[in-house]
Amino acid sequence: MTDVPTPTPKAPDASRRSERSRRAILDAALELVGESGFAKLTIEAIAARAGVGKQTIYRWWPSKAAVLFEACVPEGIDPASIELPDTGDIAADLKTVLRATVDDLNDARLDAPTRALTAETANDPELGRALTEKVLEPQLQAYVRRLRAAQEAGQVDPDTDVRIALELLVGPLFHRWQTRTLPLTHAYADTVVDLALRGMAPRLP
Amino acid sequence: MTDVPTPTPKAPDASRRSERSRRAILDAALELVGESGFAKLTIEAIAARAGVGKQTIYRWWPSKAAVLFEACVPEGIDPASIELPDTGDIAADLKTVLRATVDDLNDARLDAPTRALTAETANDPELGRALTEKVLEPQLQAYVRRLRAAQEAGQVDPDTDVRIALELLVGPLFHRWQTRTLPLTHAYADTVVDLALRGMAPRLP
DNA sequence: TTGTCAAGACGATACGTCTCGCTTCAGCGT
DNA sequence: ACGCTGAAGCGAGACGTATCGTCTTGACAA
Repeated sequence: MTDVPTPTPKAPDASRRSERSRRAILDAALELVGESGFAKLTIEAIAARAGVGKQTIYRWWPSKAAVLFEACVPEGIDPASIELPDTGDIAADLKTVLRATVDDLNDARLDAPTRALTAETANDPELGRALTEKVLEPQLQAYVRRLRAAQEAGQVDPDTDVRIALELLVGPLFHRWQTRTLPLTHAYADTVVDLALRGMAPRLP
Repeated sequence: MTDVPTPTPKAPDASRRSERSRRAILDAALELVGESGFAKLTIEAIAARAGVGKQTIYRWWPSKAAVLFEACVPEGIDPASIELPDTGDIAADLKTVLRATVDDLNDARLDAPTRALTAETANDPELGRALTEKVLEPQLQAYVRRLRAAQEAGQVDPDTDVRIALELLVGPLFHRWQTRTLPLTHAYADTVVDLALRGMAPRLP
């Protein structure tokens, strides 16, 4: 037996792929999900809007969620390049970041696709893993690094598990966004930071 | 014009409704979502499994999500009856409750329908509101009452916004469950309680 | 008599696959 | 250098299947 270069039966030649079609598909998907929501987002509609054959979509993406994922997440981002600000004041830095997160979550243009992708992870664990690995976890690791720095600066109790502490910060924001129970505001972000930071404050001697 | 009792064009006579069919439909929906997931859950499959005409489902429910919702949430629960334990030790009580929540979220039987309903709220805001109002908010209000009692007992800083403090408790659990980043354990619940409770501890002087 | 019920026919979509020519591009011989 | 040629992606859309939500029928119960 020879070591054929095609372990999988299907192996489209990526070098001959049309970048023009790829972009048209991604743009069409984003447009449609913004206009009519994820429910009205169909492969056929994307193909029609993009001026593209359906097969071109099925050839390169396993699902419409995967299309939307690629449309939302630019490929060339270096996970290690994500860095939280470090002015030396952990409270101020966290408020800056969480306020920006609040603004993103309130951005109408990002809302529909983000909600759609999040929802799809319930039915599509593979998508969930990709989303976590490529988007979520790199950001959480940036929190871990920033909190470690704060620990070394004596602003955070060295015994606290920063991986859990970070979830005290992002968990509440995510919860409000997901459940739409109460509005997401800068004031809310500030209060969350204050409460969480008091929880991991250095112990008194 | 007469004040007809039917503001909506469609007004099925609820008094003549078949309870037998209703139960069969709800049971079938729960069975199917457990067996094959929400993706394979179709109105036709529910009707077939329940031995019921499709029209009987369409007559009484607006969507399959509404069917699943009613199947999961028994009607006759009094929101005010939900009460957190109060042994006088707020830390112990919260750990008891959050550990139970962890167990619920890890329960395979509840996992599929709960994830499906949560996901559907992205496309169906009406369902989201119903879920929040009937299930989520009553539980959150129980947290509010328990935390208020802790404030009066001097175990929690009286200036803390307990509505936000509660989100420091449930937000992280919900976040881990939703993103599947790390396992949901009792130890995790305990650490979250400890951190959050330190954040709202009474000021020293 | 009236309205729900089970059963299923019906047209409308969207699915995912397949088949058409058309275009592009790498490899090759001349 | 030049052009032939086969392979692969491309736009377009036909095809059969599945599910949708509506509609019709006859049985049955209040």
